[in-house]
Amino acid sequence: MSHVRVRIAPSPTGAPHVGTAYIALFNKVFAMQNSGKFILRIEDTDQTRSHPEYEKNIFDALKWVGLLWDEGPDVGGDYGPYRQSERTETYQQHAEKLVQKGGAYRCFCTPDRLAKMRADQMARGLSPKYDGKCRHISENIVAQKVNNGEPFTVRLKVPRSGKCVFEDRLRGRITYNYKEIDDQVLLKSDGFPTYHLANVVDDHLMKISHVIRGEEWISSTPKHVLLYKLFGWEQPEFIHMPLLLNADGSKLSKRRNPTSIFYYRDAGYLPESLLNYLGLMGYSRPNGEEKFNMEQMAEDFDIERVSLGGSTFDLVKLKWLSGKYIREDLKSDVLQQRLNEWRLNSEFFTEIIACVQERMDTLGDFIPLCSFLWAREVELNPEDLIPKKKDDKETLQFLQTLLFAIEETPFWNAEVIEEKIKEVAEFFEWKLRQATQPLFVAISGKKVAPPLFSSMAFLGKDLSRVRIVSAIEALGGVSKKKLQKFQKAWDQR
RNA sequence: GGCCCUGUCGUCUAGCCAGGCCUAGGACACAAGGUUUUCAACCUUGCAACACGAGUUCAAAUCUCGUCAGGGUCACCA
Repeated sequence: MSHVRVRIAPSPTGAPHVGTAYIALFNKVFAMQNSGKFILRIEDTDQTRSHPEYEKNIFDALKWVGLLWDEGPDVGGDYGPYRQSERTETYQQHAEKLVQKGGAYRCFCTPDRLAKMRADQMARGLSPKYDGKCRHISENIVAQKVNNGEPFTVRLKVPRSGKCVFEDRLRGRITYNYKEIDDQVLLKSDGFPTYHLANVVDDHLMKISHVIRGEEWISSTPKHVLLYKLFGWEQPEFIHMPLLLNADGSKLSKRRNPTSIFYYRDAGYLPESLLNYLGLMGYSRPNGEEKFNMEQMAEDFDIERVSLGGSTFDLVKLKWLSGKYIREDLKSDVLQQRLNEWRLNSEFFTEIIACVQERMDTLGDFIPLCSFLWAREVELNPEDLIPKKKDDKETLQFLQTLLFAIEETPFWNAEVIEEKIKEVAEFFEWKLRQATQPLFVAISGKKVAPPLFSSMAFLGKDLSRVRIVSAIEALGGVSKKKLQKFQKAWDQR
């Protein structure tokens, strides 16, 4: 195998996901085993959702679990830039090339028309698909429209018949009929590429040899294969990993599970145990060992041993593994050091002490007052969550809406938290006091605690989110239908 | 709904490709016992699965087909 080059390509649009670390791990181990290179590429082509803060989070999260990359936006490499927003010209040139070759075409349809078309198709029981209106516009008209400054997208011209066949290393031959595949937008009207174009162009330019990614990409692989063909490029080997699942069997989601890597860091799981656990998902070492690090995994790694059913992400087993590492691998002085590095240090105490001081009578009050800040989880009494003159249903919606609100910003500090809570309180026409009560209890498990905003800031966004989710569960949880209803209400504020 | 992927204990998995060694092995969880000043840890034991139905074969968890079930995906998101 010559020059194995693999990559992970996360998009900086939210909290760094454990699924990213999972896929990164298998890529990394595959590279290690083949003395190849492991590349980090930032897919920030969605200008509305991407944020530099989230990019930094990806770096920090991957470093924390110990997944280091050979090439990337921060460390450089021979195939940069590694940030897609810095490569727009490349994509535009390639899109143009494709148009000239007849493999793609400019589309002038407005989002409005597309939405109507889709709604119409749905109403008639058809699956939504671009109708090909702009597929055959004459060159003159296209030139005219472009000259007039009409916004356009570039769409992939998918053959109307024939089959697309590709090999997946783990699943064998997969076949799709071209007629089932939509004329995907490759270049958006803002000039940025969609995933499909950017991904194929970059993988080729960066000489990626193996595409190891999640199973959810299988259905868009035909589009990628078509692109390789149209460009006349050799395609990489495709390896689709099984998905990480919620307990109900659906794709791992933050509504049902803590999915942010930072949650695991802040809740005090050992990074080596998280990485090890991820290695257990869909994989087993030939010797059956369950406790191993990346180097050991790479020693006898065999991609063919990956099992194909999705794996339920089981916090209970992860907790056991973390405990195993703490007990077996850390001498007490090292453990003390690890606790220090975590959040049991004077820097953090300094932040907190001023907040707690007013509530202390004796020094012995300090730890009991703020122990929740160093706890993986807190116990709470569901009744304490409900403010006076409100009921459980209102509280439920309030907490859920707050969850939506905090997702709207990539930042997390006392000011932002206060702002968001006030925003939601106003929306519900609740007094601030009523709004903070359920949060106090959700966050601390108690009615008496240091100031809420600082506490939440200190806890971190991910731990705070999970505690609010737990509080919602304690109140009976929210159905998918209700969730959508709540989201809609909030969005229309 | 169309298309695609998948289907071994509650959960993660071994075994499947090269059918017999499988009255299906390990781990988590759970239960019982042991050890221990308590708890945890640790040790021992137990509980528990080849989705279903046909076919091929002397023999099928393993090969073939069908059924069912679950998931993924159908955006100017990745």
